[in-house]
Amino acid sequence: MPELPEVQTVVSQLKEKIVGKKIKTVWSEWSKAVRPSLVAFKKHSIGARVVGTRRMGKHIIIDLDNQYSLVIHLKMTGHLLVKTDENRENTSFQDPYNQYIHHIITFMDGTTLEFSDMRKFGWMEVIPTVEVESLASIASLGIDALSEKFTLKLFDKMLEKKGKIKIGGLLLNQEIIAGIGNIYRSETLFQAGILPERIALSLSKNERKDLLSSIKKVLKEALKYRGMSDGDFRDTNGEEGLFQKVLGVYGRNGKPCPKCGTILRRIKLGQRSAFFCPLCQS
DNA sequence: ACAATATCCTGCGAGC
DNA sequence: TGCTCGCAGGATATTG
Repeated sequence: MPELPEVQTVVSQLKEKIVGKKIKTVWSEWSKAVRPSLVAFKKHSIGARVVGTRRMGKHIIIDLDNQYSLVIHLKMTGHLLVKTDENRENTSFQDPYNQYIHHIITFMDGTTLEFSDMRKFGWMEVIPTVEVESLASIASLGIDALSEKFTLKLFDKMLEKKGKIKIGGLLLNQEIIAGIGNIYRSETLFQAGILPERIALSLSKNERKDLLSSIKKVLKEALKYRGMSDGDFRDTNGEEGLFQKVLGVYGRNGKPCPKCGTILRRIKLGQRSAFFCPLCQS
């Protein structure tokens, strides 16, 4: 499930691999996920050159030299593979999770950007670059979890305004903090020693401070590992991230806490699972 | 106005 | 063996 570290990994790799390349063709077998339509997508992207890549929340933005941008959301099982004449036969691309290719953008030099997405929740959209920030799902984004402007003061302000809900729910809300998903909400709360069911407003000054620094720390650490690939995520080389090797609690219910050995537990928060240590977190 | 739930998808593992 | 069922989840739409 691509969250901030996974999406940032993809954006950084794309910057290295496709900037400067000119789009030759666009193919899709699942045009439902292509916005506003496959025809419009082709019209505004074919012939244009990639000038940059960036991340907004969990969105990937690929800026073109024709005043248009491609906006891609990987949702849960989406990932982008960049295949060149040199690496096309690499075994990593043979991974079963890399076989759900629904869209392919081909560049003039033969390089392909392939969008694999088992569950088909992901989408891609072409939009004038000046309108990217007004795209509904981007316009509504809260502060980026790794933004330098995300300070304790701002965190306090958020909690005052939106803090009536459980902290586990608040962390998932992209309109409040952008970039955290189900994995990192459990991990950051574990790092900070806070139970996911705590009402956000009830967090003490110290807990707020601990949670904020845990968010930054865990996300940056995950980024070093190219994200986490418990199931489906793959980077643009088709390779797994490695963060699951250092995970604390996510997906480990019934197993011992890495800090104290207590059996980790799982609860439903909304529709989603949240994992925690009943002893380390309070 | 806010918060909780249903929806989109597919593959996988559990249970019968 | 082969079926059904529940589960996984990001963000939007809908309901409460």
